[in-house]
Amino acid sequence: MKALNIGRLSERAGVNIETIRYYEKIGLLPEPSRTAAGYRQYGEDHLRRLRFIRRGRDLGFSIEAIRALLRLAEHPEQPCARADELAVEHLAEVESKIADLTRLRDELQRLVHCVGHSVAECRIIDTLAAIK
Amino acid sequence: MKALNIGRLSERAGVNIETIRYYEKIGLLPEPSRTAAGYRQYGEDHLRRLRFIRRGRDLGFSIEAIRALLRLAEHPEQPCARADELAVEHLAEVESKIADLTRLRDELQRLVHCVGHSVAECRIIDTLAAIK
DNA sequence: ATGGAGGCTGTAGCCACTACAGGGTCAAGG
DNA sequence: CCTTGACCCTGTAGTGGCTACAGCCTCCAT
Repeated sequence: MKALNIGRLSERAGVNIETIRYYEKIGLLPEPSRTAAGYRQYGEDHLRRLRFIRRGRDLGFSIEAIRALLRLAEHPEQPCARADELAVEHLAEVESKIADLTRLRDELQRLVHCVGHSVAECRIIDTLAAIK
Repeated sequence: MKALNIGRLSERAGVNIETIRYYEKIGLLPEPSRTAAGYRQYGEDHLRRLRFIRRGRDLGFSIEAIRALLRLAEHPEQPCARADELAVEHLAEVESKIADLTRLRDELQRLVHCVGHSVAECRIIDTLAAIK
């Protein structure tokens, strides 16, 4: 079980090197030990934690939500109602974003494929200008 | 046709005062004339332009896309193919965002409503940890 | 004369990274 | 032993599109 340097960790977790250092700076990933030359040395626990973070981000959780979920994950004996709460909250946000974007898409679809030939009779410009 | 100060323009266009000054700084809204005391004085042309910008933002266009659309709107004799192109591009982005979020929503829906009682058996934490 | 609403500039903060600049370190090949 | 190139380090600044001050000045009604 040899230690991973940051490049190797980056590959194995699917997270950018710069992003790993950023997570360390904001206290999401604990500071690893260092070699004599100052290179970061990661273990399996770091890899697991970083993958947890990446999956959370893939699911669109904010950094702060992930921070809370990590705290929960560290206390397996506690009730998990809070995790459910965080997920439900996030789901609601995602659903509301979908609704917003769907309305947007409908408007854009009505707009697109302008039949005019010059800007003077362009439906898109017209809609934005809404001179009336 | 009296001049508008920034507060009045803000109300009439539905755009924040700070945002108006920001648009001026980035060159989206032209610098207005000033009173002796240095107060900004806007006219109808500013109001029209700012509303155009706001509608574009409401439709989710980026500042740069709006900059391009404004340039088009200023040249009504030119062909409007470029406006259509910008709208089609943007529509595609919106559609792809909807698709992403829909996948996300499905995943979250599967996740949510954790049946366990403690974190140790929590489906949410489990999925993120994905220890397998 | 005064008080409160509104205006001004300039800077810093938000989120979650990303992209350098300018250096140091390591391992393999010549 | 030396060089080359891949990798690592720190620190800072930039992204988009605002938003939020701090610390001033000005206008108008009472």
